[in-house]
Amino acid sequence: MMSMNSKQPHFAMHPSLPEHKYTTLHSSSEAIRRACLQTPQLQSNIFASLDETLLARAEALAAVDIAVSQAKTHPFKPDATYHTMSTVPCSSTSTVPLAHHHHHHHHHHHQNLEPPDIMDHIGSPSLALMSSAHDGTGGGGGGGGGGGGGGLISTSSAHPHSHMHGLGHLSHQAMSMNSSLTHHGLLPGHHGASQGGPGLTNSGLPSINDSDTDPRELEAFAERFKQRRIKLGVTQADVGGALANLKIPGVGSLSQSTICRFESLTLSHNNMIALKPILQAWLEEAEGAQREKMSKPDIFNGGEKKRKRTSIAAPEKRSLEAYFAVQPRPSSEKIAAIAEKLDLKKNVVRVWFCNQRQKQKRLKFSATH
DNA sequence: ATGCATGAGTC
DNA sequence: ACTCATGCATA
Repeated sequence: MMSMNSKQPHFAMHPSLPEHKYTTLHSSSEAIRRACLQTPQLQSNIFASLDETLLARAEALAAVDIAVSQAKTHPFKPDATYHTMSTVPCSSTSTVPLAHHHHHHHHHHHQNLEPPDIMDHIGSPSLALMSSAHDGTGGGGGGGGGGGGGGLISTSSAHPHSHMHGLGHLSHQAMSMNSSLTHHGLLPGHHGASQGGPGLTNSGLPSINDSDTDPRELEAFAERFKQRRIKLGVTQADVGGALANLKIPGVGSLSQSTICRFESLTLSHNNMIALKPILQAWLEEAEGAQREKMSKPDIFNGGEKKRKRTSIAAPEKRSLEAYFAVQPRPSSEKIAAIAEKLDLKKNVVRVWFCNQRQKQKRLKFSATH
């Protein structure tokens, strides 16, 4: 059995990505990232000895790209502030449908090794020695100067966002990442996978058998789900909203994003497992309803949503990627320093790193398959 | 389809 | 302050 990666671009509605210009660097940094991923041990080593080398290289790559991109465009500030909307009629209360079982999962907070000065070098073009003289423009996105604030911190949630999610927070990190092991080094033909966490020996909830945790099963289901959903003529957003109509205890609505991520398997393994039964229930319900009549009470939202999304400019993003390559978990101080160099808000940088880490963890089944 | 963000629950 | 599940806004 090989890995069947059947991804059908059903929704190919992306006009033209303006980021195409930076594609070059993208691949480079991604390569670095992957390398780090596959060899976590190596990371420690490079810190101990040649962190500077790697950083220099990463930065050099970034520098090259920056030179190119900056020559073209870069008129604005990378920092877009935002306001928060007004009232959001969030109607959904929930309690987790899938039990949070708790085990003694000892975490591994063991990375407090901070390389002396990551950013120290990054800010300066001291790495021009690597290639020819390509520094010039920008050396590191750190060019921008100004403004910002840098000071304001975060702790405060300036966003009165009453955001109750429809679905309770499923299993949370209760099962931590033992899931990755579940399908990591196991035999290709071995499904059952002993589930340490995701298996959830649910104390009260139904379903969830070993087979449900099988990545292949999930992948197959996601595929079927999408297919049948389309057949029903329902959009991802519709599904999300309709979920609330199922009246499943603790299950409210979900967003288009989540449905999309489920279908494209870009959720964590645990998340996939948690959502599967719910979506499966909806699918059956929807098909049954259509068969007889199709009188689906639509869920409408008349709403007011007005939140601005921060957009980190390409140069800054590249620098962040360079930092991430050497130290995916910078200390608070490091983050603050990076934020200042890039003229971004500390919180923005912190969140960026968090999201980056999450991305890495997302199991794209294609990777483990 | 994805990037940036919030928040609950933990450590 | 981090992880994880999710979401709004947007390319």
